[in-house]
Amino acid sequence: MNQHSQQPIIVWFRRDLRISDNAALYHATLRARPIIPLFIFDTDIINSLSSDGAAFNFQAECLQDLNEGLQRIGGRLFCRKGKALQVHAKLIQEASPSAIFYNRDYEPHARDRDRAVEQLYRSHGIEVQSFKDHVVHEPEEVLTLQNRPYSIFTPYMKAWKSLPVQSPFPTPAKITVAPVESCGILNAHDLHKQVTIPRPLCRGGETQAKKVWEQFIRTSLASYSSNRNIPSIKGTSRLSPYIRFGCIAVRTLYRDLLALKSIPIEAFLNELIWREFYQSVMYHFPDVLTASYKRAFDTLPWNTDTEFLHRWRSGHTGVPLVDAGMRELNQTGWLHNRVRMVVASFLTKQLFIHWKQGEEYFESKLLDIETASNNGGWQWAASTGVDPKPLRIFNPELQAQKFDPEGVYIKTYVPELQNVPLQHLFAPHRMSLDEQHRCGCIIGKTYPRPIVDHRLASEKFKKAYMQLLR
DNA sequence: TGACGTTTTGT
DNA sequence: CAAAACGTC
Repeated sequence: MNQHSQQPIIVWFRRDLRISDNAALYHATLRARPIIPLFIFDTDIINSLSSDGAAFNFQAECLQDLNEGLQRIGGRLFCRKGKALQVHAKLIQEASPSAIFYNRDYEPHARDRDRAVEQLYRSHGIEVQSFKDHVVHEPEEVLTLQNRPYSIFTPYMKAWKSLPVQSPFPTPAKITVAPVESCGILNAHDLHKQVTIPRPLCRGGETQAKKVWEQFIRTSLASYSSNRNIPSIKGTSRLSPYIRFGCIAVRTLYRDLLALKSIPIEAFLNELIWREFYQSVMYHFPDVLTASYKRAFDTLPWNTDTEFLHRWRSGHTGVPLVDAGMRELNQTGWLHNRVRMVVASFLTKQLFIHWKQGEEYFESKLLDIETASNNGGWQWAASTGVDPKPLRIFNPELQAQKFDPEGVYIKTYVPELQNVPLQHLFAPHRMSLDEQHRCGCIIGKTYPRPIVDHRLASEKFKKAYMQLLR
C-alpha cells in the first residue's frame, strides 16, 4: 500500500450513535482504509442547550456503548471537546485525513455548522461525503407533484409511503482505526451540567435500544393502536430517546415493521411518519422555530404572568392529569404522548401561555427532545401550526376519565390524591369538606384548587382564536 | 391524536 | 332510551 491509501477517513458521529445500519460508517468501511471514529463534545451546543444533565448522562451511556460496539469490530471511539470547526481544523493537521463522512442533520444551526465544516475540509482538498440516515425519506424527497413541500400530514404520509425503501446497511465486520488523541467520554458532571431528573426513563446505548425495540414488537405492537393512549401501561414503544441519539436506525425500524406478518403496523408507522413530516416542516419552513406557522396567532393576548407557568412546570395546577404528567416529565425525563397533548393544550388554551414557553421547558427536560418534533407537537397543540384542524381544546377531566379510568397513572405521580375515591379523583375540588377530610385531601391545603376554570378559559380562548380566523 | 349538542339507530 | 353517528366550532 502506498502512503496515500493509508490516509484515514474520519467518520463523524453525531445523532447516529450506533454501528449497525449506519450509512456513514458503512460507506467508510467500503473504502478499506483506516477510520477515525470521532465524536465531538461541541461546546457551542453544550453552552446553548438547556437540556438537563440527565440527557448528557444518557448521551454518555450511548457513547460508552458505541465505543464497546466499535471495539467488538476492532476499533474504538475517539472524542474531542471544543468548537466543532476548531476541532476539525486541528484534526486535519494531526491526521491528514483523506475524507470525512457523516450523516446529515436537518436542523438549521446544524446545517450551518456542517456547511462550515464541509468548506474547511474542501479548502484542504479533502473529500466530504454526507449521507441520509436520520430519516427514512429526506425533506427533499417527499414533495408534491409541483415539487413543493407538504404542509398537510395526510398527503405527505401517502407520498412518503409511495417512495422506494432503502434496505438497512450491514454492520461492518471489521474496521481498522488510525489512533488519535481522545479526551474520553464526558458525562453531565464532566460537562458541568446539573442533573435534576432523579429517575431517568432508561439507559442509553445501541444494545439497550435493540432490546427495547424487540420487546416492543414481541409484547406491545399488536395492541399498540388502543393501548398507546393509556399512560399507566407500557403501550408505546418508549424508543424516542434512542431514536433521538440514533441508537437505532429508523431504516431498521421500517424494515422490521414491513417484515411483520399478521400484526397491524399502520398506527405505529404513522408515528414514524409524523416525525419525518415535522423534520420536513422544519427544513422547508425554518421560521416555525421562532414564530407560529400561522403568524397571526402570535398576536393573541398571551399570558406573560410567571405564576401559572411555574405551577404548570412543577405540576401544581390542581388539575390531576396535568400535574401527574408534569411530574412524570420532571422525574423521568420522558412523558407519555397522550399526556404531552393534554399538558400542552392546558398550557396554551387554559393558561393562555404561548407555546414557545412550553416548547422551551420540554427542551430542558425531555431525554428524547428533537427540535422538529417538539416544535411540531407544540404548534399542533396550540393550533398555530401546519395541518389545519378544527380548534381542539382538551378537557383534562374527560381525558383522564377516558384514558386513566382507574386513576392508576394519576396516583403514581400525585401521591396527595392517593386516598381520593375514584368518583372524585379527576376533579377533587368538587368534594365536600366532609369528603375531603375523610380521604385526607384538603383542597387549597394538601392539593391545590384548579388554577383556572376549564369552561371559562376554553370559551375565552375559543373567542380570541376565532376572532383571528376572520 | 376533541368537545359537545343533536339526530339516528338498535333493541 | 342508551349508544352510536353526525354536525359544528
